[in-house]
Amino acid sequence: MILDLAALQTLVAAIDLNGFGKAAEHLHRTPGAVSQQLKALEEKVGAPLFRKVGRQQVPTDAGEVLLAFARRLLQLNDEAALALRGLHLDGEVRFGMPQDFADSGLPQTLATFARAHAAVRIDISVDRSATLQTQLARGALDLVLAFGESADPTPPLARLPVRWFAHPEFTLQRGQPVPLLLLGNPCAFRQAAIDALDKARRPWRIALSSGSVSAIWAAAAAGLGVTARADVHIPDGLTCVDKAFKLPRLGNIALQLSQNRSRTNAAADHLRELVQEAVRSRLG
DNA sequence: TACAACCAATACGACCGTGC
DNA sequence: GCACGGTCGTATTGGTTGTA
Repeated sequence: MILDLAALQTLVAAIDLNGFGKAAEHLHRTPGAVSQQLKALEEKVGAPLFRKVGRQQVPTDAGEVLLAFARRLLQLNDEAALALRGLHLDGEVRFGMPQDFADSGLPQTLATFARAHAAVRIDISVDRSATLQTQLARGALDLVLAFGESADPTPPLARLPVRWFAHPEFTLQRGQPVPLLLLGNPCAFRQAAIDALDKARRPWRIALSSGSVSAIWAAAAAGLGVTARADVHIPDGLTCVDKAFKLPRLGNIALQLSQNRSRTNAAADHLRELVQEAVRSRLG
């Protein structure tokens, strides 16, 4: 029995995204195609992979077992493709990213790169976007994923909507200044939040100003106020409160993948492609 | 090498079951 | 009753294989 990688990819998407429809959207296929692909996979493995619970399709024991193997097979597939695309790479890549992406699936992508190119040394910096851009400009980093506009002439990787987030039980009384949980200056999210509130003539106060995104999330989880972030990796227990408190729209923020062009670095070129694919795949 | 036959994957529309 | 999510049947498309 040879398992079809495309079908395994569909299986992983259907389970991770909690539905055939969402998997279809993610894979740019129709729900019918996903349904038929998974049915064919069930016939091939000779066991049901999903069972219906109400309107939902949940994985059976066989589905869970196959899911674990599917992840490993897809991971191996990615590593094989990656290794073939960049044979004989060596040297070092100094890569910087904001906390939001360090908490998402990006470290997994970096680990895949490291396994596929054992001769390449990867140094990773997790810091604020403004700091990372400065380090890139100084030549201290080779590749930087950061929020906000940069000097890099290449178009942004994406433009992400910025939203307000808070604990579901956080309340905001009418007329009360909006307690803001923000990173210190310079920060594009901080500026967007303050500008939007000023424009809407909503009173606000800084309830917490920190250099750490983790501190912002902790304060939000404790119900100390609201924060403005892009919907990249929102911790469990926090929710979007744009509508609940009728907060002003925050617009979009650029996500830039910038590279140090002053030195030739094939490994950085290669990692850039991989990060680009991973981020685009994650953001849909 | 060109062409026909076959097969698998996919899209689309109709329909069904479930939850609100 | 309506919306949503999934299944089924059919048509289409693209790739593969066999044959002249």
